[in-house]
Amino acid sequence: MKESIAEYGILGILSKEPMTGYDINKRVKTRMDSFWDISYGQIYPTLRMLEKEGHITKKVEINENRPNRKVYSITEKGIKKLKKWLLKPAEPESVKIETLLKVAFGEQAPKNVIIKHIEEFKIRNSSKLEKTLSIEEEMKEQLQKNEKYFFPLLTVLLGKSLHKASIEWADTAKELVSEHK
Amino acid sequence: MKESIAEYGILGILSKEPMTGYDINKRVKTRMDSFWDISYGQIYPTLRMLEKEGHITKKVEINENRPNRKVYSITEKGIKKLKKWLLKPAEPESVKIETLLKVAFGEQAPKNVIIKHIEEFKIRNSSKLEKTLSIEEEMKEQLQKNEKYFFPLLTVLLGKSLHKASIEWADTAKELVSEHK
DNA sequence: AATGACATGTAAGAGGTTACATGATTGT
DNA sequence: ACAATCATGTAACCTCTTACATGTCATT
Repeated sequence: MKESIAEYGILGILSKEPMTGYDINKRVKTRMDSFWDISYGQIYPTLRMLEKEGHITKKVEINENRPNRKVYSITEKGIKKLKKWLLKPAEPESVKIETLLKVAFGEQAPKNVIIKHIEEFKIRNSSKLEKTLSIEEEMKEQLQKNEKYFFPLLTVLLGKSLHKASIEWADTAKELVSEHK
Repeated sequence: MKESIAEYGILGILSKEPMTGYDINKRVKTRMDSFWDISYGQIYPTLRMLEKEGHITKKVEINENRPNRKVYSITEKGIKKLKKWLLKPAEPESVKIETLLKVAFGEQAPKNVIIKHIEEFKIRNSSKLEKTLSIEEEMKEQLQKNEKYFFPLLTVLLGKSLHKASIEWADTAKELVSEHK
């Protein structure tokens, strides 16, 4: 492991507030769900490495009979690393939509199968949109008291638009396929 | 290597017409650019494997002084494999937008750096949109003569909407950041 | 009594990228 | 003269996912 997006994502999250690995996972799955993902298989090893390098520190809350809670905080050195990364141009977007691959080869399948794929795509996007909307509301409220929600809120706006666009496409596409032939 | 999306993407492309590995790469980079990507490092090994398994066959055009052109065609067995895959539910979408990760931590960077990221994001999406629009036109023309463009055209429609939504977001986000503080 | 949230972690392997090697032909 | 396109391919590497292991506490 050398330099992955995971490293900076975690560093950035910890720059907002100290957290456990478990919390980081939840945070990504809720607030960042539209544009990034991560798994424990990356989180725990990355935390260990960041700590070893002095970019974060941990405080252990001892628990009996269950895993100790390890709360990580970013250090000055970590902040520097994060800032340096922020100055570098972003990697190009990477998008993988298997649904579209199946739709592209749609003439090889019965119409109703393709429609099913489109419907499932719509369902996934609708549920993401719902979650995004509730996070947006929550953030807007928080923003009144705390400025730190300004940038995260911006990211939520794009997620919202992308999910909406996907849902609209699904409706049109479904109709077009139904009428086809 | 066992079962990757690459395998089925290649199989699907070859189900439309016989092609070389080089052509497959171009096809993906143009018509499928909004929702999938692939590299030669995947294409050539996958072609070899698909051939070994009898899902595709090749015809070699012998060239002197440069690599022989290997034109691959799908077999009956390959069509069967493709059709079986089409019946299975699609994997959930995977999206990675590093720009948004940087924006999310925007308070750690000067405003103009974040604006720069947003502008570059817009440029990438604008150039993708342009390409998508010209492919759309081309496909619409072809569709008059050949039905096989129907499904690919559907996929282009989503790409178009997603790029447009991204561009619009960039404009709004840029303004909001400019006004911020 | 069952489910879900809390909380840590690892090993193996799938999936994908990058850099390298090679070089003729075609277009500007 | 230079750049882009045509055309193949591999080895090393990196990133990330999945399945497994473990068990408590709070809620319904």
